[in-house]
Amino acid sequence: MELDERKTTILQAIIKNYLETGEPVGSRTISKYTDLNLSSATIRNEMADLEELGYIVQPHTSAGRIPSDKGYRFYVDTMMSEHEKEVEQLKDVLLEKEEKLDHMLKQAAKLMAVNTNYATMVTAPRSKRNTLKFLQLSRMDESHLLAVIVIEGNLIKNTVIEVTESLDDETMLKLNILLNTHLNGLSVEEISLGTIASLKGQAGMYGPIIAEVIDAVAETIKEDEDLEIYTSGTNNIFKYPELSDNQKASDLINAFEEKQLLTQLIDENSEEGSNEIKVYIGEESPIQTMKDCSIVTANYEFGDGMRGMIGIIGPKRMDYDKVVGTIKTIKSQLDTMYKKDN
Amino acid sequence: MELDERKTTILQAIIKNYLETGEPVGSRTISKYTDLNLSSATIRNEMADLEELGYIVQPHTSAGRIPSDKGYRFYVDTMMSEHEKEVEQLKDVLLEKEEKLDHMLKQAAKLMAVNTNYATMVTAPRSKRNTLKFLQLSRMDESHLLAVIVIEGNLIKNTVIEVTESLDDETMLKLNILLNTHLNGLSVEEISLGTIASLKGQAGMYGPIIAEVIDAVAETIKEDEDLEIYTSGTNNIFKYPELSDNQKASDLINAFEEKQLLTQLIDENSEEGSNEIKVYIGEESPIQTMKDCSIVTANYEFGDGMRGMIGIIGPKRMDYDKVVGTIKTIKSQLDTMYKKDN
DNA sequence: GTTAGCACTCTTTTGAGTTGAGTGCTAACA
DNA sequence: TGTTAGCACTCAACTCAAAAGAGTGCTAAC
Repeated sequence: MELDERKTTILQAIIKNYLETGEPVGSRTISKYTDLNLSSATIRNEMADLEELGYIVQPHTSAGRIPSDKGYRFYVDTMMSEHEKEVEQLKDVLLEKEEKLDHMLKQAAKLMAVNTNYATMVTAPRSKRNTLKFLQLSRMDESHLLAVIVIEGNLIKNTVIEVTESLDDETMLKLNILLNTHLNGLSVEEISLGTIASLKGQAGMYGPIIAEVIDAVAETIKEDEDLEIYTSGTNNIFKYPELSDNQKASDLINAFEEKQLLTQLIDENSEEGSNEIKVYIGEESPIQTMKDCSIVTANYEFGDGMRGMIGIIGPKRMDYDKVVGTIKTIKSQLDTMYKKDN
Repeated sequence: MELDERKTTILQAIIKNYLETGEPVGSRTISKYTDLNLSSATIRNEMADLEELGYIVQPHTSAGRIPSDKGYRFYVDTMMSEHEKEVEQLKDVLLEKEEKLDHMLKQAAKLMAVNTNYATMVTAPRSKRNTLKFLQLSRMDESHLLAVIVIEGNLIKNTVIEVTESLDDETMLKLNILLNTHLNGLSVEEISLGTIASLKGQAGMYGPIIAEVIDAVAETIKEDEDLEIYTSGTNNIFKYPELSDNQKASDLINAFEEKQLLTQLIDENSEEGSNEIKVYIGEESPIQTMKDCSIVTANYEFGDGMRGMIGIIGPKRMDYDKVVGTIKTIKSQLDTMYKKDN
């Protein structure tokens, strides 16, 4: 038995209706809802077939049908993309203000949440290859030096270093030249103990300062590696009764707060098939606590091999069209952003 | 009628019991619970008095009593401070690692959440008087300058500025001297249009760069003013049935995510009576959506007139002793932190 | 192939009855 | 005068059965 056109229409109608109401859909509803002009009895026959095929399930014998994961999957794969229209509005909002990256990503997460009424996440872009691009040591006041560390991809960090005595301009210059000539372009793996020892030797009495700077560099690069994640719309979870019973809601909120859990999603997503939009339905989700949810994710590129992820998490009956549209828009905005931002 | 000693004891017993169980407390329970050796009937009489005095209320005629806001208030004001013991453990954890400020505050919020099982918040320290302490312009690569801006209190921001042509070392030096001599120590209000015009004039063809730098300075100072807030333990809300019905939980989670709402708390708290620990019970809360909660807050000093806030939000029947103890500990840790951190 | 109709199933709602915790009040006691 | 025992009363919470309602599967007829 295969899915003929009529079955497809009915399946589509069931899913659409269920997306709207969240209630199991009965045969009579479909009989009136579609323009097939079939009686509820006929629909019942078809629904029995669809159930046998695994596209829909019955929560209990005398209830209507709801889509199974397979049903959603079919819907997502074949029936989507209608209303990419209202998404247009999003485009400008993000561009409106050239914010700091930090703010921009927060903004992106929020924008998606407001637009879709689901929970959303955005990870900061990060690069596989973290090398030192630029390093500057300056005198801030008598007893403090400021080390500015720029990582490939323009991630910038500052560290304040305490010194016991003030350094003169010439020393500062020498230290800067020393550091830059030896360290530029190196990744944390490439900065060997040998390099460090040699640098310290050349710095003479300023060896301890050099050591501190190098520590800071290592820490900065490492820090970049443990990921920043921005989330928004967490409390949208409460809008969907099937997610808002206490245990589930608590688990979900927890996953969003303990952002660590979300990294499973990122790992899953960062490697292959990198440029497409992925849809995880129910049990397909890499995150166990989200098996009652659907997750839509995409990667964005930020130039220089930097990439981040955006994702929307909602109930299985989420509005896939809209979510995919939103993700697409935000993705393309972020994709083009770095060109004007670096 | 006044609160005599016996009434106080009974009130204390009622509150203690209610804190533990979360259920209304009956006269028989108290009769057995305390060592007063009074029958439940006597207790009932006293409880009727306490209710008349407004310290306890009855959810409905045939239920036990629960503390009113006034009752909690009395409890907090008079009966607290017993077990500051177990709090000791916290002290070391924070000191364990000298993290970046950012990480440290996150850590502080989390620590409090884990320790108390309530929701917590920590704001980044900020200063009333935001003046420019140090400004450095450096050449990052051919087409990009890096401006490092240090605000009084060692808040550091970086901005990348795009330039069409590479600048030579001498120009860089001149610009740096120009900027520092004219801007150092000024607040954003003090940098007048006159100052800016004069600077631009002196910079000649590099006027546009100066303008961009000044913009960045203004933005940095302003950005410092819209506050960063770290939260943790949000999902602890679900542990307290009286807060975890859908509407309340949703509102609370929302308040924590839309950190903006929390600023009401900060405004309330930043001005006067600055150095004490404040306890808001129920309706006393400055945040409307938290009127079913209690909030405990304190300010911490970060040197240079910088100050931030820490707070714990939980059900009205929170363990006030423990919460106040935890807040005290974290506060004192943060108070002493800046000395070794700047 | 489609439909009407009916018996059947199962959830949800409703309401009555029961239980149990707790109170207020009164009368008696010390 | 303060304390207590006892009793009638209240009310939320629980249980249980009945009724309602939504929806199905199946059969027979069109």
